[in-house]
Amino acid sequence: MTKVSDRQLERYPIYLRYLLSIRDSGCKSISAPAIAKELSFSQEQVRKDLQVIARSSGKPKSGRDIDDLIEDIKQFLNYNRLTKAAIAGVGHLGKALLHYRGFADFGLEIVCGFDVDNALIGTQENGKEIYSVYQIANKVEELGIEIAILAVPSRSAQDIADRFINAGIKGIWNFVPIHIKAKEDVIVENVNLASSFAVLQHKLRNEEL
Amino acid sequence: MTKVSDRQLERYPIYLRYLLSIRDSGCKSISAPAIAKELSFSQEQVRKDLQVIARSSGKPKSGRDIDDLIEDIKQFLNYNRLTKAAIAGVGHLGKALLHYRGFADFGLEIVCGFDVDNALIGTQENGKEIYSVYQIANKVEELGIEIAILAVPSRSAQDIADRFINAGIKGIWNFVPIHIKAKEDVIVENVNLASSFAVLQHKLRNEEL
DNA sequence: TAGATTGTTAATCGATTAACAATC
DNA sequence: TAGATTGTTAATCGATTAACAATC
Repeated sequence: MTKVSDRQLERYPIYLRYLLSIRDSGCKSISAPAIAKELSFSQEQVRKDLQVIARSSGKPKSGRDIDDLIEDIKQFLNYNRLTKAAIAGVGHLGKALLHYRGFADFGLEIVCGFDVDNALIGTQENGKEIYSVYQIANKVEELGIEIAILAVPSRSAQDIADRFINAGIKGIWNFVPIHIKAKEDVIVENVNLASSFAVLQHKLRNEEL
Repeated sequence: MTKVSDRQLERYPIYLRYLLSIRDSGCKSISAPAIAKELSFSQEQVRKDLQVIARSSGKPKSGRDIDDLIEDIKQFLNYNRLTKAAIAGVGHLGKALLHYRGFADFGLEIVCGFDVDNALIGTQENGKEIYSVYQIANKVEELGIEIAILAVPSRSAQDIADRFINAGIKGIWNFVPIHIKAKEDVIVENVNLASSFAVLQHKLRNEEL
């Protein structure tokens, strides 16, 4: 299969979201240049991105079939398969993630939460049970959790990550601004607000020049 | 000044966080290869990144002074200057952002929130007043808000963004999975969970091959 | 001194952009 | 047919990696 870069991967959910919205408006087909214009990408990039994942080919003049495209992107992104995940750290961010409805769209099911706080353990958040971090090993196995979503304080992040790694987790979605060390067969993907903000701030300050 | 890519910019907060943690442990200086090993970057990349922002030069054998490096990165990232921001959309995510303590570290001050819900308007969250979205124009001016942090439902994201843009906002930090259209002098930086998850999921599924 | 690390220049790698013939 | 859009190949651009002399 053609290799797909991370940056390219990041664009597919954006295409998908846009295609779904125009399908709702009754559109049947769309061209790469039209998508490019709407999403502020280059038309060449859109063309190339879509070619990689599309099974049917586009038609000159009219473009591509929207239904086909949506199905192909979903297939490519594994949205049709359900992946089970757990939230570690039920603070403000953890709670927000436990309530986030968008996850269902991309085949991610949050099955439970973990915390160290006795006041939280045994309670539910959005219908999801909160367990003690000491139960991580048991619950990962019992519930078939594949992904750990880290939203704990920085100081305990590596420790909690290790518990999941030892429990046989496959991937860690890390919202903590710390570099998590893991065996190479455990995938770690970071969401770092400081990094994102650094880009925004830098552009803001340099535009002023 | 040397041009710095987005990817490179994203790494500086990671360096900074690590340097702060080892300074706490009493370290005085550190070498590029040591940082690289700890953060899983290549040593060449770390060396080059640090050269771009460092004012003093490193010393062969011992490396660079940690205090200097920390100060230089903070300076480069504008962490010493306070930037005022407001949260639009006080749902679960908006509340989490209103409570997030880390922002202060990078010079970001959340001054207030905006929502459409009358039950929220006039209340406070973490000591920050929640105003009606109809007050955006007034409050942006009155409070000197430079950045709008979008955490509203997708369907209203562009509308709310437009209100901030018309109010003269400089940047939008967009947590909504929608492409926001803005004048080119308004900087838009996206935090897209679906994109981040797509990368994780893809690596997860391809590792299994 | 010897060795680790620096700064800097060159080589490689990969992604994006441009070009263009093919086609509905 | 004419024109827009496709698929594909080549050119450009930029970032990362490698190489190496200088130096504490």
